[in-house]
Amino acid sequence: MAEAAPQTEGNEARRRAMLQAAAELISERGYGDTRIADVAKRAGTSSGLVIYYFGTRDRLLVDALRFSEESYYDAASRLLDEQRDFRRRLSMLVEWSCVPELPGEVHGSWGLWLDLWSTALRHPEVREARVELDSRWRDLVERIVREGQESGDVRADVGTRRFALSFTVVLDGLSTQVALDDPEITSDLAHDIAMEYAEHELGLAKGPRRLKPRKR
Amino acid sequence: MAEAAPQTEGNEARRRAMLQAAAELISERGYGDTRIADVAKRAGTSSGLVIYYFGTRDRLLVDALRFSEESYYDAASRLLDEQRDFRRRLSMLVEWSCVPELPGEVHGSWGLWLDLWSTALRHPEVREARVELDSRWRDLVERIVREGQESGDVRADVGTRRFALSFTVVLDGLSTQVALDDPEITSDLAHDIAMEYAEHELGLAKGPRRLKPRKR
DNA sequence: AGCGTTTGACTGACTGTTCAATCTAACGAG
DNA sequence: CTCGTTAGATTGAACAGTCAGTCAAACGCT
Repeated sequence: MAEAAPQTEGNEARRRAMLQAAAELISERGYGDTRIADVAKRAGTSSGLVIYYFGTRDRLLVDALRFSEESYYDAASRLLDEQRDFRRRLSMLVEWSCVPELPGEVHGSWGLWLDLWSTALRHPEVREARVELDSRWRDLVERIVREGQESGDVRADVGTRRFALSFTVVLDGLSTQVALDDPEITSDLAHDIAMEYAEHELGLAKGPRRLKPRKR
Repeated sequence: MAEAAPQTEGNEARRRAMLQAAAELISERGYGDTRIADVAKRAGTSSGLVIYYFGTRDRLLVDALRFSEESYYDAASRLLDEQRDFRRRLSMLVEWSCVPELPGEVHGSWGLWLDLWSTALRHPEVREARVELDSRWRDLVERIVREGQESGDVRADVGTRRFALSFTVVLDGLSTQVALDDPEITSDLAHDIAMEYAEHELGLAKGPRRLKPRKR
């Protein structure tokens, strides 16, 4: 079997190109319908080389899922740091869940989540990666809330972890519906539901539903 | 191509057997990894006949998903009718979402939902079926709430549709985590989150978290 | 030369679908 | 009642396409 291999620096770029290509293809066609040859073509190499790098199709795809989600959190984390206003921060979290496309992130990471979930159901490797990724996502939310408490925006008696858990769950549910383009759960409604939930749970003063005017 | 075919009554039994087998296999192995030959073997027929009945693998699997979800709602609807107490009814809804296995339902319909979602992302047929199924599920929840208003358990000013939408979204998110066996979102926690949400939104008197003692 | 990297042709296994042949049961004419 | 006819149901094998993974040869650094 082809042993996973290279460590030089030029190779790292090629590796990333393959992961990027794989992530894109998974989100376009789904995990099961992503072929090695397609990944190779989009990354501008040969399928033999893809196997040379990753050893097996499953490992390639699993790594691609991880790569994509990681770049998502990195981008999210960076953008949050640029904004100190608590309400605005909260709105950002909601926005990302209910309207796709985060700058710097892999294109169309929406389908990726749903695919990640159904794949995790059967692949232990993916299951563990998902748990880890989700925990990191919750940490991020928790951190924001805790900083909200420090700045006095959030009631001090809120259990931050518990809130992070339930809030991310709500966001999961909403984003699923939005991703599946459900006719009843529009992007706007999803935003409202999430913000109302947070306002109630955190004891926030009720504010405008959206900071920027609705796109129409 | 093989045109979908038979109309006699004895055939209906065989048809159901194939759908049942397919649904089981999808939930075990996933949509993409379910082979016609396997479905045929489990249903006790030949793969040729499966194609004879459904014309194509995709149609078979799509029909199987629909079949499974329909039997789920039928069972749910029946069980709800046997129970008139509002709080108990609510608890049943939550229980079904956070702990699998509904009597009379296809085994392990959990994986099916996640697979349904990721498949719906790419297959228009499945997407429409999902929308329809979800709408039916929300109708069920809405009906329960409206009856709760009539019996005086639920505040009269609650928007029933809006609640049905947001509540089912919460249940979706919770059931996803439970299905994926997330270490932080235990079945008990999921139950608490859902009930608290409902209590607040519906203006219910706070009650015991669970009616039956926790399984340990 | 020597090494890691890269290629792309190739293989071997798998699987959806087709198809000709067989079986079953209902039916109607004699 | 019986037997040939027929239409639908069922089978099993063959077909044709697809793809993950292998391999021997070529490449291009150092």
